[in-house]
Amino acid sequence: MGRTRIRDIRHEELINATITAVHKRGYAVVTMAEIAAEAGASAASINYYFGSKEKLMEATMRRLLTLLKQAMLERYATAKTPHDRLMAVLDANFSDRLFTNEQCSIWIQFWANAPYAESLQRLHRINRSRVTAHFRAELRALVADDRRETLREALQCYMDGVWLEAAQSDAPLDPAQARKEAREVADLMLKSES
Amino acid sequence: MGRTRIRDIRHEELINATITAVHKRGYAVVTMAEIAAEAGASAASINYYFGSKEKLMEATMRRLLTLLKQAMLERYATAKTPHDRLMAVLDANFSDRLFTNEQCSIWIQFWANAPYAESLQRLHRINRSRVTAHFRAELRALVADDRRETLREALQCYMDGVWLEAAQSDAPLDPAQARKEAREVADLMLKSES
DNA sequence: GTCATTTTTTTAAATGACCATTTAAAAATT
DNA sequence: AATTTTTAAATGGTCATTTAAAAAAATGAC
Repeated sequence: MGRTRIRDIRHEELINATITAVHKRGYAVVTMAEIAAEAGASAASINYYFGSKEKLMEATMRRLLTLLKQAMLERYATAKTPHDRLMAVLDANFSDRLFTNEQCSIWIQFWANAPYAESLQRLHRINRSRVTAHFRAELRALVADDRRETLREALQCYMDGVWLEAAQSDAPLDPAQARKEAREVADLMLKSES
Repeated sequence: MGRTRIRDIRHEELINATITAVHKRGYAVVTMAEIAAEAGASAASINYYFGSKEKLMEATMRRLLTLLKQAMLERYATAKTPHDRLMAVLDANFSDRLFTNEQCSIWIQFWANAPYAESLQRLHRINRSRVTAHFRAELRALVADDRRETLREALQCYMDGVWLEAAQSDAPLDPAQARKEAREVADLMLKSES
């Protein structure tokens, strides 16, 4: 038997509702009732499934991290060269699935609140370390030792900065365009090496 | 005569207290009472001087923008070449006065909440436009037309990303080091031009 | 300079909302 | 009948803002 399927369904529904509600109202002011309404449920049911508002937020952030990890692994599977794999990291960050107004918005808000919530901070650090490690690994074959860290940090901060800017825009984002620009930036930086 | 000096003094004290309190507790949860305590005053006096919590936050953000503007103008005064002026913009962003844990922290939080408060959004857009304009003006003499916008966006997003990362760190920041790295990144990008 | 008066500044306490979480019971499912 | 899921309503607390009064500072006539 499938075990309690209902539990998984509600988890998914409520996390999606959280993403939408936080995007609409802001992390600072969104209420349990608003999130519940977004999912067509009651505030009490959120506590039934997640225990507390904080745990719901943690689960939501974990979901976002999982999506990013998946997007990265998908693209890694087909990438052959270090250059391809570097681009895979960039493409993953700006994939159609992730680079949306809703997700950029909520991502920045979790980010801003990470220093004040142990659980969010932990997740944020894990994620950043993973991206850093990927960049370092691929740049090893592409860039001389003395420039590698400068280039890595530049690229990583650039990606973060693009998300930050995207979170401010209310016009729909264009992931394909973002990928193109990211590649241009990366190639611009790599070119000064060869 | 100096007009009501007391008013100016309290404004300054309360804005400084806001910066400290928001850094310590987080924009999402900081209370009027906490901010007041930080300034050795009462919550009621904040409303006496600012009218509301929202207006206090707006005034605080406006103060941060003024500091950035000043830092930029100071450095512009002595810069002679386009390259010097480009570096002046970078140095201003990472000046000793601005690139501190407290200010990076509060800056990111205002940023994250800008989409949900008309007044913050306005200020944020004005600031971003100003930085964009400066970058464009100086890059005109340094970079070919077809690459200029890519380079500008890369640099600007890089700066934002560095602030974002800095806001997560609890170790004291090193503005001099940040300036050095920013210059390296900028030169790396410019080098691929010549 | 001093003292009464007016104005400005300050805050303790009251007010009125709002909200996360719990509880207890109902509804749905097994 | 037993178990799981759902929610209306109760609970307990927090907080921004207002109010009313006190304290402090400024004013100005003597």
